[in-house]
Amino acid sequence: MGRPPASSPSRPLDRGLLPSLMGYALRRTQSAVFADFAATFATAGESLSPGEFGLLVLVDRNAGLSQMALARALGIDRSTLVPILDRLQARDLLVRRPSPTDGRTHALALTPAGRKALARFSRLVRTHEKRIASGLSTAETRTLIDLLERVRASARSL
Amino acid sequence: MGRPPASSPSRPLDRGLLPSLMGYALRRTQSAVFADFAATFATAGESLSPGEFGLLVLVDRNAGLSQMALARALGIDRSTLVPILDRLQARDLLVRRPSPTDGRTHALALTPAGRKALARFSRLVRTHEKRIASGLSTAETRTLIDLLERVRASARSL
DNA sequence: CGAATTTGTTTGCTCCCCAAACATTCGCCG
DNA sequence: CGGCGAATGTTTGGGGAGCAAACAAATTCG
Repeated sequence: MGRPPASSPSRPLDRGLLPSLMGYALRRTQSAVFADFAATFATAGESLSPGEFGLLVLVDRNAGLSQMALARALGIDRSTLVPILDRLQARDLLVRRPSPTDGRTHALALTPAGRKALARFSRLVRTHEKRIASGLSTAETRTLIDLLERVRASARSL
Repeated sequence: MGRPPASSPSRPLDRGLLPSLMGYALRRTQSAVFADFAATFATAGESLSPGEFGLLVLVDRNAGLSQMALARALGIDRSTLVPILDRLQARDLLVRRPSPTDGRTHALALTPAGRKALARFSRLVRTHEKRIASGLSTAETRTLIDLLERVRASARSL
């Protein structure tokens, strides 16, 4: 019964029920897509994470956003956001301005350099997206995004 | 032009091109699914990460595996694996036995307690998978996994 | 046998995430 | 209008995931 215990070099492993699990496929694909994202930027001499890109887009499209509002939109704690903004601000992509209306909050905004960089980043993201979707038709790509959103809606946050 | 600067509490943000990006949907869904996984286990009084579950399945199905082979299968560095195995071993789920044939490697195996725990964990994972797939037909679930695998194949690892 | 390679480990570094505590500021209510 | 509770940003402390480089022990190959 069964096979002799693994010994030959790099025989494909038995993954059991793993391949039938949606969560498993999700995790592996996410990891590969993340690596492709990083490689795309590294090749172009740029450095940015997917999360940072999303953050920059949000700030660009919602000028004057507060850190709390941004943290909520990103689904992370406000304390997690602090060092991320520190880094982006140190790279002169973004500024924390005092809000004119509320002394507690900061009004986040891209710097001119940040807007220029975001334009470059967006081109790289398009290249990256095109490659990871290269095995899919446009209809399949839409289907995939739609299915992912529906799965997200079914997952309980607590 | 445009809209007045964001001020009302929690007006839905402008996400720009983000919703059309596959990488964005992937990241958000992954995060929600991860949270659901953790919540499912926490509710049952168990504690395990998706990565740890995958690791346990792999060790269960491939007795005598070495750490290098396992790291390769998981797509992580061998040094990353060390503290993970330490933790699982401290919980008495898994053991590092000396390999009878190669003094450099460890033969990984589940403990009896590990096998019992994995059976419990597998039931919880099934519950979790059922919930996150509850908005999809079985055909759609298969389609989703298939599309994810094809995307993974298109992402370059470098 | 001796040199090169493999394996597991340690150390050091970066990043992401949360919880709790804190000072500042706002907003409400008496 | 004055005080008190709530919100905001920050700091600190903790944990986990990940990589690279260096190292000792063991194997393999010349």
